[in-house]
Amino acid sequence: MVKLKLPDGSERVLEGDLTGKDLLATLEPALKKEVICLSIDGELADLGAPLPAGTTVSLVRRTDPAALEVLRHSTAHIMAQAVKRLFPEAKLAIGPAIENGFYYDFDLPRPLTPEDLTAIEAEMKKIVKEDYPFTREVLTKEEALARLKAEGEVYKVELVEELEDGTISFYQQGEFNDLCRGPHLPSTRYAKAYKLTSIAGAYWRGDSSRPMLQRIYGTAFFNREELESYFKFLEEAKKRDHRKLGRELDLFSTDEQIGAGLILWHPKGGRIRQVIEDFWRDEHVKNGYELVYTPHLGRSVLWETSGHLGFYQENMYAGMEVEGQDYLIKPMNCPFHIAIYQSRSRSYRELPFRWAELGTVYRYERSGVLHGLLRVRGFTQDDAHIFCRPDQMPEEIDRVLEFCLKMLKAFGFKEFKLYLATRPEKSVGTEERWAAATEALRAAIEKTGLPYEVDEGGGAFYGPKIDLKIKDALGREWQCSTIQFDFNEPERFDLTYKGPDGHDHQPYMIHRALLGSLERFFGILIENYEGAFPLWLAPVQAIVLPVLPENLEYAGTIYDWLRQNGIRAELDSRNEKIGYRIREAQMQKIPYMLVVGSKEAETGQVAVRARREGDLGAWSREDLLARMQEEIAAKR
RNA sequence: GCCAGCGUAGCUCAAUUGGCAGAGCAGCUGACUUGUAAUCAGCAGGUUAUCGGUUCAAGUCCGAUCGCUGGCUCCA
Repeated sequence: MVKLKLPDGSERVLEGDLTGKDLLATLEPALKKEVICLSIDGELADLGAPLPAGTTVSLVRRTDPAALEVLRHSTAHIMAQAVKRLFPEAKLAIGPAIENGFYYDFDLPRPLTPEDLTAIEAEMKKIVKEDYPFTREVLTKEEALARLKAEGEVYKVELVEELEDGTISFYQQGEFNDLCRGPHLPSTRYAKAYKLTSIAGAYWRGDSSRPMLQRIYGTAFFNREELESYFKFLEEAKKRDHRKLGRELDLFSTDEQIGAGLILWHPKGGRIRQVIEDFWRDEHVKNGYELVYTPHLGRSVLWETSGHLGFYQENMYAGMEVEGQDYLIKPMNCPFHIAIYQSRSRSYRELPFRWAELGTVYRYERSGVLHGLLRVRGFTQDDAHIFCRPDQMPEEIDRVLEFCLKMLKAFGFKEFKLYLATRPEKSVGTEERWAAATEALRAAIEKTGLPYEVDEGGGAFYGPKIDLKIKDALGREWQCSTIQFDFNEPERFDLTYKGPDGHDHQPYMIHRALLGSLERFFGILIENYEGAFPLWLAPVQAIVLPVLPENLEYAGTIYDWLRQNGIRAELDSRNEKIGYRIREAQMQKIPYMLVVGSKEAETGQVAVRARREGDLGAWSREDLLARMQEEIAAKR
């Protein structure tokens, strides 16, 4: 007896020795067409799978996310079959479904070219048309190894050697056979909309000491429309690329002579940064932080004490010698904040300390990982360290998390996802401290009511942490904020405070960054807003456009008046047609264009054109200023 | 760092098989006197990323360096 759960919530009981195919036969045709595979007691299985008695079976339809994964995984197999046809000597590695598609890694006799992708796609089309069913067979470990060794599939052999006997399945479609857990599509015909997207190198098992394989990426959907809208999404993302917008809007640049991953903030980018920094400082002071400033270098003995020379050295720049002493450029701010703590003895009455700094750090990132503003070698963290007593710790965590959300919301982010990372195997700190800190983090997260995941063992060796991800206008996730406990440095620096009992106690130390780094956050903001910053952030908030040179004098009074009222205004007095100057201002994404001609000069008004709404007609300057100030205050 | 690709004027891109480095936009000069997304004309702009090599001849072929792009965890 098998229980079948239908999508509408109803259940049917089926008798006898059944497979998925028998079950399918009992369904109405419209539903039957939708089914891709099955879920037997929550485990995905092929449509042809036998149904053990006493199980509950549900249908996985095209619209289910699991179905898309199956489709992509099967498409990866179809691609591998095509590659094998074109390169019989190809060795197979792995080929899973991933977030936006799939890949398959191959060991090939020569590097692939983009033309090869076209040829592989053409071969895939044939395979789909030939409509091979995917059939499953289960082999013993011995049989599996014998088969793969005979085929020379060295990577698959390695995979099988790590598997347990009795769990080893192979899938066959046409002449192609591959080790695979499954499940798969009923047949190759189901793969209707796919595209190979790129070729990349990838180490076998991600290990740089192992062979470099060739990875082919692709994506697949159940229909053409979805495939096309995915490529539209990619185009949309390309339009928002902060590297492109950064150049077009004159926000930032890099320079070969200066070096990779080192950012030059141009005046317009600088204005935005200043607004962000001013807001950040004000909010920190309001929220009980004090601002500190620390140097860019410190003696190597500092980094020995902190432990960075042990666990972080590969990310630090080589030191320099000054008067016989070794100095290193800071990759983190924490040892300096600790030094402030240690500048005198501390009492339990003084705690907590919340010390914040926009601290510029330098980290050696491998050249291949650098990316615009998002991954750089020199950046400014919006860093802070909290030193507190154990009894204060839960409240401090609450406050940080609440503050963090408030800060991110001010920049227009509305969707958040939290990740709680717990104790890894190799770690320092007492069991009690880990448990108390992890509990405080969990409790703070739960108070927010936001969705979260627990990353078991994903914490740093020195403490548990919360990572917070934001969703941007395109639905992409970015990680900015992090809240981390540190049990390592208080120990290494022997941080203490005098307790009410007259004894020394170790404070809790919490690292936290809300925006992450100003560079990275700026990059995310550019992409989120597509360069069209809300008024409070816009580098140029208003541009005054005299219609004729004879209107220049009046335009100048408007311009001065705006600046005196704290508006970042510019005056475009160039001898160009008004349409031309409006076009330029529009392309520079300036929120307000103020057209002033003889009519306005007579009435003392301005003709307002808003970036998004267009021509708003004549406004008195007071009304305009009120509108702008309201918009700035609301951070819209 | 490794794999693959790329680097021509400020930007976007041309330049037959190796055979005189070009266009549009931006810039500058001048004319036009302009009312809500591009007025017209002229001028200037380059050691083809850098260094070396092959060749009668290199933007093009070879090597090195620098920089840029995509990828290198997501378990058959």
